[in-house]
Amino acid sequence: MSTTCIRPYADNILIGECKKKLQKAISSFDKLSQVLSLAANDVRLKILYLLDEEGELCVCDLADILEMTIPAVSQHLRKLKDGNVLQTRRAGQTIFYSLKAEHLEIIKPLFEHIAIANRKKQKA
Amino acid sequence: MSTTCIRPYADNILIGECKKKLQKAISSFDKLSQVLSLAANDVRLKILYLLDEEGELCVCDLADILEMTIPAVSQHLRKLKDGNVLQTRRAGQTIFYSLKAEHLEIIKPLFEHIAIANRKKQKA
DNA sequence: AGGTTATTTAAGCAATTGCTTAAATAGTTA
DNA sequence: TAACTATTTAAGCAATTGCTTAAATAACCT
Repeated sequence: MSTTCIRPYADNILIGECKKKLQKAISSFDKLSQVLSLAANDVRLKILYLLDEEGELCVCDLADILEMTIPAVSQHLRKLKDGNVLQTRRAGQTIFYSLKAEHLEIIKPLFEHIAIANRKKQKA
Repeated sequence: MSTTCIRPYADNILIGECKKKLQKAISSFDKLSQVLSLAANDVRLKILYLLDEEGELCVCDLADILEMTIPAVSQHLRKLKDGNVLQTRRAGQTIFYSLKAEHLEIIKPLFEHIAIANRKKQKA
């Protein structure tokens, strides 16, 4: 597919091995990039962080905290729920969102970066 | 901004504290979501993984491995370089890309998930 | 049942993404 | 200098994203 480069010394063995490595982990890449693309949004990252801190929150709370429209927040929550990152609990007419176990091993370590930065900030 | 919800018992103290927490870490969210949005793409995630494995690769190699057009790969590399995730080294007319230290503490742990999945696969 | 509240869903739209093809740079070699 | 190679850049376009507003669900209360 590379169209232009005609290197006489292209290391075909290396290229073959790299292809194999990718192939071997193909489902990991799928899963990772899917979860990361959910976390790779300022609003959603904040939502995840808040849920990690507080346990559970409803759309109303999040909309107030983030100073955003309820539908806007709701749509982010939907994506996170569809991606199996969040789960819901209904209590009367309010619906509480919380982190789901399924992808927690990917999500959790991200907050560590925030915690570290916070600690550094405290010192300074 | 929440427009509709008029909860009499909205926990304004909680909401205020959450706002503060976000404010405190605002630059962390910026940085994190920026780096994550670079990694949250199947192609770019593979590029990062390959560079972690191989040390450095040129556009040609990557295009061959990923079975993609050179300009397509080049544009991904540009984004990663602009985001300070990659650096370049010129050797004649070929340009080698490699991981840059700056955001490595965010990028590196991601590969651990792939390594773990690989190990599990091996066992099974 | 009828009104109120919490939330979701849908339609519309501007902005961004990621590819394609073609042209421009830049270094190498004869 | 001219031809060649490796790479980047640019223009164009379809697909996706994330918001807005308005309407639809769903549970509660009287």
